[in-house]
Amino acid sequence: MAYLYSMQALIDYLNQFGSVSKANMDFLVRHIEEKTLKKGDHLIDLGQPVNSMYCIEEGYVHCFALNEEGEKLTRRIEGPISCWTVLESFYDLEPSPVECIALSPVKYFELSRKGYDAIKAENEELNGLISRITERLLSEKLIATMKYSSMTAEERYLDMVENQPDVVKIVPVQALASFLGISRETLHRIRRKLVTS
Amino acid sequence: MAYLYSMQALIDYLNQFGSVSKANMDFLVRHIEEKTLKKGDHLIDLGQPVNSMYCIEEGYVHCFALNEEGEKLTRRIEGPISCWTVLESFYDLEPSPVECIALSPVKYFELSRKGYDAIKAENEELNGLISRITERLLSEKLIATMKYSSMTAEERYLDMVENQPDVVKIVPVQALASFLGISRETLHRIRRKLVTS
DNA sequence: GAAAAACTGTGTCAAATGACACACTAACAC
DNA sequence: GTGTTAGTGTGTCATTTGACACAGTTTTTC
Repeated sequence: MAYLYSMQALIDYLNQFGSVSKANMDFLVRHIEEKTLKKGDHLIDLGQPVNSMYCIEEGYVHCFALNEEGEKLTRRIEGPISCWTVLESFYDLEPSPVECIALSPVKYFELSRKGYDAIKAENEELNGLISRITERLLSEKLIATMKYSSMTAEERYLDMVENQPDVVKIVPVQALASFLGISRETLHRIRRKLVTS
Repeated sequence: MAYLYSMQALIDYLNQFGSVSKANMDFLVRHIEEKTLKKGDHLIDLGQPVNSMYCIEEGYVHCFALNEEGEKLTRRIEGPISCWTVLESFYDLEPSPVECIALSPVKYFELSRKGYDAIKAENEELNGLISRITERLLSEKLIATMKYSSMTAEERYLDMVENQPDVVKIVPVQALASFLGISRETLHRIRRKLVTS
């Protein structure tokens, strides 16, 4: 069984977390769907339960909540290549507190909860792989989030320019400012200062 | 085999995450040590690798990094009853970026990395229990951290008054302010405003 | 391609914050 | 106890930030 080129990229990504037999990888991959979004398409709707995990292959999605005034509060910006979901909805079966919309054309992989459960139940090797992936992704995300929360907005912006330059280029200034926890005017001041210095 | 009363509390806590056989729980408990700290004692030293997980039974510990000026930047305040460790050090075997000191007399449980590995390797039921605990604690902490990072300092303070009143009472104002990401003067202004309103 | 909508750049101003200063109190060591 | 150190309450002031306003630009829609 040969894979599409793109599926092979996903397999390489998953193998980082510990290799598994070809048969097990085939079993896993059979539960994953490859899908696309056009710019502006909704990946996750507000208030709907999130029953899948995602892995973006190309493009970016913008996840945000809405405050009382209807302004978008950016919660996350996801791009290639990492696995993620809306934790509080996926784990606790609650309605999603956020809406996720494609900022550009997007290619992504989707693993439904049913597939996720089937893989974990299939055998020990797959269950171990899924556990390792979950633990690693959760701990990395937690470390990154805690690190970010102890930085100023300017430091966080510089970190993004350094480590995620594509995100800074593609994401609207308003969404980026909201992600950094500051107003768009303040982000503008930071950028102006950096340009002139 | 009967347990000390305090050990029984830990077992009850662990059983929340899915029950296991008596034999397995005995095996697990044999790897856990109960220890104490006096006020001011160091639980974790700056720059040392963290090779244990902890579960505070009584009292509070203050975990902080130091900035260039030598000021304490509070990273976490841990009290009863939850399991935790310094993730970035425990998982990646790196020197601890934080120092942890008892704010009061403390009783706690300690599970060394050796014990942790032995429990995971012992059998399927114990491995599954540890995985479930790890995933749940990581995801809850991540959800809480992300929720906190989208709140103002005042909202975070009110949340603590509501949900962790003991922490607010016991922890020095400076440490609390640092934990909330504001100066002690600003925390004082918030408190003054709340008292008079 | 014209109109509408969304987004961006920038100035002004009021509010919030941090830095500093200093008096006061509590905790600790001897 | 007494002196020393760490921590707290509070006022002043300069800086930073967010809110608002509005003109210019880009993107979308029909």
